[in-house]
Amino acid sequence: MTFDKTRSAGVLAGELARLYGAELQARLAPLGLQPAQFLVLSELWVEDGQTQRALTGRLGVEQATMANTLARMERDHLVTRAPHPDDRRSQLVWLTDAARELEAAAVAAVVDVNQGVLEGLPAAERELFLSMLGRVVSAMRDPNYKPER
Amino acid sequence: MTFDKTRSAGVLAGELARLYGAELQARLAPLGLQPAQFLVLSELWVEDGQTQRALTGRLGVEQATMANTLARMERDHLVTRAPHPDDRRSQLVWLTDAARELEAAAVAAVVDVNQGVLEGLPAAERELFLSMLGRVVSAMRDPNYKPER
DNA sequence: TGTTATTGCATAGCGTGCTATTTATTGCTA
DNA sequence: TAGCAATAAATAGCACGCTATGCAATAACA
Repeated sequence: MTFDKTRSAGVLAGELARLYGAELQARLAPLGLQPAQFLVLSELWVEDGQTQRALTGRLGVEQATMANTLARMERDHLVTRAPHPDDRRSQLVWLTDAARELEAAAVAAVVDVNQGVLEGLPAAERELFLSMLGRVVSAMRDPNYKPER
Repeated sequence: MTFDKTRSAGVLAGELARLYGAELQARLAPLGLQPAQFLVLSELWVEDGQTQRALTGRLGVEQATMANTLARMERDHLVTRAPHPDDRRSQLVWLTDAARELEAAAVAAVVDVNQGVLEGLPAAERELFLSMLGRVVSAMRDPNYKPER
């Protein structure tokens, strides 16, 4: 029984995620954004004034992760949090003007980095690659996914 | 200009890496191993008594990352560090007996998890998927890789 | 209505990646 | 050989993922 990390989908995905993250960080840094902050913003640009709970669900991270990310975003003046009108447990997350103004530049940078990733493949294979990634991820997300013991 | 995270190779790779990591952690926990520790062990099982520098190079992480991982592994009695005979700056990392005994079970678990990942694809596509991941990663690692501005 | 369960969020603590800095040793070279 | 550069490793500090806990507010139910 051997283990070859160059033929491990998990290890390779981890590598890719690290390389992507580094590239993204480099491209977002001039805008004062971190990668995880961009993802939150990408939801708020679509709909502002969401609860932390909603953002947690949309991005598929744990509640504590989102709480920490939002705390950093508040620290960095990207969002503000205001009390929920109907539920005093909850708060609504609102974009600052600064964050609203970053949309075009940030999206352009991230789209660019993603195109860069696909340049490692011939154009004819790129759609298939995205489709495979998507299928593997949804299979693993599926509650029927058996952690094959 | 829009951003669709379900069609982003980087985001999808990150998702896959997270799901893989969670699965791996669950399967390695009974053995008392963390995912990153497994990767270090997988090098030491091939050749024991390596320098930290060598391990850093083989796994492609930064020196500080390896130093911290090795510190946790020493804490967990997986490795010991002994002075390098010819260079007092350096130390050699040796497996403990406990770590040596974990090889078969750990490799079996990790191979299993990796097979599980590929089960999200029809058998005929699995090789292609691994090949694509490998090509994308090596393209990004390539020093000629242009951070496409 | 009063008790209990659920929900929304914050906090603590950890693993693993990163950069930047510091310390010690080794090696080169003027 | 004295001094400077390069190398090995540790450490500090951060981002961002996780689990586990705790607290306050709301909802449900007996």
